[in-house]
Amino acid sequence: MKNYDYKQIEKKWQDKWEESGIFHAENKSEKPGFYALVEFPYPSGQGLHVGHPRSYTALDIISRKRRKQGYNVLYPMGWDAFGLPTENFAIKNHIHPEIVTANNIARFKEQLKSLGFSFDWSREINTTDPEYYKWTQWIFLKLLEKGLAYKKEMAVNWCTSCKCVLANEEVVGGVCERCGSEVVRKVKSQWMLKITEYAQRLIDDLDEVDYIERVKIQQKNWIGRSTGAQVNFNSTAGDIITIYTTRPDTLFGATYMVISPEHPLIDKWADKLSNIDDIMAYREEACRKSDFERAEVAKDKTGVCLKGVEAINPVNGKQIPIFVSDYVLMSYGTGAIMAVPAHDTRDYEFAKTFNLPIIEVVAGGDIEKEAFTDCETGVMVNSDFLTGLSVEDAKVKIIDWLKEKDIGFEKVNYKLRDWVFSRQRYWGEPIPVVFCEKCGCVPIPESELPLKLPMVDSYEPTDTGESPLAKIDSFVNTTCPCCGGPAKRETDTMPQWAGSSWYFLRYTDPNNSEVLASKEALDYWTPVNWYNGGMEHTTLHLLYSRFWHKFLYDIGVVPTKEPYARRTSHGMILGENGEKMSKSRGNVVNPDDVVNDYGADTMRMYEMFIGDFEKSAPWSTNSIKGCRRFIDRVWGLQDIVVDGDTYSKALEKTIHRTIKKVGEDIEDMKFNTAIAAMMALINEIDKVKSLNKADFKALLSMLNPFAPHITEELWETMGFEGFCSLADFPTYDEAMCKDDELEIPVQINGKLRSRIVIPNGADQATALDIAKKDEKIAYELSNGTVVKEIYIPNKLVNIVIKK
RNA sequence: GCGGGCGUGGCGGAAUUGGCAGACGCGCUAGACUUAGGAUCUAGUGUCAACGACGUGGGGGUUCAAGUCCCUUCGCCCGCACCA
Repeated sequence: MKNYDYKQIEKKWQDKWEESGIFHAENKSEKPGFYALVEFPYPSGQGLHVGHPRSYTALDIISRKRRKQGYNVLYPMGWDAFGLPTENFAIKNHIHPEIVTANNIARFKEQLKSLGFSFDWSREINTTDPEYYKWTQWIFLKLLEKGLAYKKEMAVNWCTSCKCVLANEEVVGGVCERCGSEVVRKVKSQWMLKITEYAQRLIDDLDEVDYIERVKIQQKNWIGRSTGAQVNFNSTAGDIITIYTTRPDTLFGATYMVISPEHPLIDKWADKLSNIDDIMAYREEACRKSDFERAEVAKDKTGVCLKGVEAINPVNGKQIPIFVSDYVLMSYGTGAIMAVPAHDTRDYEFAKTFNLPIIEVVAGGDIEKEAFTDCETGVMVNSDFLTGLSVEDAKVKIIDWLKEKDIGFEKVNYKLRDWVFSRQRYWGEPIPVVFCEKCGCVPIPESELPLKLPMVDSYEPTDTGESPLAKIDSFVNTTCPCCGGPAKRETDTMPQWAGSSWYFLRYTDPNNSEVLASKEALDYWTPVNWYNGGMEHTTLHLLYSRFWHKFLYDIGVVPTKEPYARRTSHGMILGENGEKMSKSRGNVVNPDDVVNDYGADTMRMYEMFIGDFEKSAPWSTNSIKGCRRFIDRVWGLQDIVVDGDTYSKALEKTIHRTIKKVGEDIEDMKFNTAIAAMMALINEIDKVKSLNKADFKALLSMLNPFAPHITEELWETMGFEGFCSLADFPTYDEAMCKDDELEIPVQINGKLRSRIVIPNGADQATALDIAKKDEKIAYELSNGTVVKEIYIPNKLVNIVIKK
């Protein structure tokens, strides 16, 4: 036996796979297609994280198994390469982001290749490649054409020190993530995408896809659908105030009203309000606060009562005061609420603070102590024609009443907001529109795509918060495609989420220059059969890409409503100390070191053996050794192999059972128990000390998806034909998975007293007969009378006796 | 506060979904081979007052039978955060 020289072996097979192109997917094939997808990485300067291979190995195992089962498999890889870290690195080190990106990609690619993934590298894509982002821009133009992209003045996070717009994720604890300075709100004109238009379909179509439940739940919560009513309140000023409520049944309990500080009626009523200065001061204070601060001071309710205008409750004509308070948001509902302190916790707190009346309209709680918000058990009181009804019935009746009087109607609201699509940054896709003095905002013609990022030396953020592109005159100044007159280009770029919202479509036809992917390719490959990724992308990437896909479906570009048929999620790999891996904690494990010290096969085995795939798990250097020992033992088996075309008698049952277990566990992503089963098989082989070629062949083939290099090498050594990677996944015979005889426990009164051997499938009479002949059981039975006899076929016998 | 999840040996984790708790691996103990062992092999390894009893965060319940179902309670992790 040669030494197990994993470095030489792994390099050898990686080269062979590349030369032979056996992992290339065919766009036309007699075989059924299978499209496996993992989230493509952001090629950061740190290189690959040990977390990346967890997901990649899992779907590599599934892809490799599918190939062995006769599928034409597409398992692609690419680079989500636009983004801030690269840009910041470029600024700091005076290297162009394009070069930084190219370097990072080269490193990532080398690392991924060293792990032996069966990616189809011929379909590699890169979101920063103009031939790729041409189509990202094209999709934007289509969204614009259909009215789903629009510009809006809105408040953004502004770092006073960096003089730069920050994404919400970059604001930590109310201050700038990078410099720690104060972050304020600043109103800027931003591109928005109308994802809200798709809110209902994004909920409904979850029924059609196979996503793990927590992903569905998280998406639904994020979209946040609620059913209620929109109601018009008259005011003493004569203006209508429109409110949204999920509890129209409590209308009789509305004792005051609250509008958001930004509400336009305040400006309209300025003359009528005697305390307008106080109100304006309150508004200014609220505007100055970041979202974070507004949420932070949630405990203490603040506000100002409007002096001079009151609202009129439509159900009883009572005049009620109007307050302005920052707990009402302009961005949700109508920016105004009716306050029912008896039945809403926030209103209750506010009413207590400002000493406002609290009227109970749903009986069942104790409103002296707290708001009663239960909708299930309460009965309506103090509510005229609603009194006596259940909450549910009252809702129906009041909505009918509102409709009849033409002052309100049933209304559905969503928490989901439109997607802020502008970034004032250099390293992103330029938004392909120009602004003409005559024609206004004009999209550039499709024939001019891609609109390339200009190559420049300086891309530092500007003092004004405009995109770095704004400083580049040669880029900004252009002519209007409409009238030919002078025009200025949009200088904002797209967010990183843009390129990743449709990348899976491009893999099906990555070099197409006519369309984003051909109809044939999309028909054959989409939807993605199996998509695995992180939970952290559930509400951003996953939702955004579903939205884009639905839009592309609507305009006839893609053939399916949903992009991904199945979505699974992996847990995080933590540092050895159980904390999240990070440089500052000093617990980062470099995958290169692991591959170097133990080999790619061991690394892959360990990442799959580490624990439940869906849960997070701490890294353990000691446990890696266990996987390496397993690999070494597999290597050692070549010495004891003897000829034999069928499974050896001593092992055949274990082999059938292991094939079954491994195959099923892969489908359920229970990789840890699949590996445990193969370890158990090896323990068995060691025990019987014999192995023939057929046994070994089956073991190698089922182990191949996990540890592809060593299995290819042994496959060749043993003289088996072709690539192990393409050899059939072994099949099992259900009948051979069963034993002729089984040992089952016998309990007396639920306590284990003995074990007996019964024929497989024995009936109750047989099993009990054997049990009663057992010495220990016979002794127990002699001490009492039998009350009940239970036999679970092939599982256990339990005899209940009375002493 | 709301939503989701978790709690099993010294550690990572198994348990056919109500049927022998602790598979598999790590670690540990003893032995073998060794100049050597952080290599390899063999045996052992939940706890205890040990032919038995106890044991899946705590308490209660349903059942012939509970890690698994129900009630209650404690603790931890993740996401969202005044969404009317």
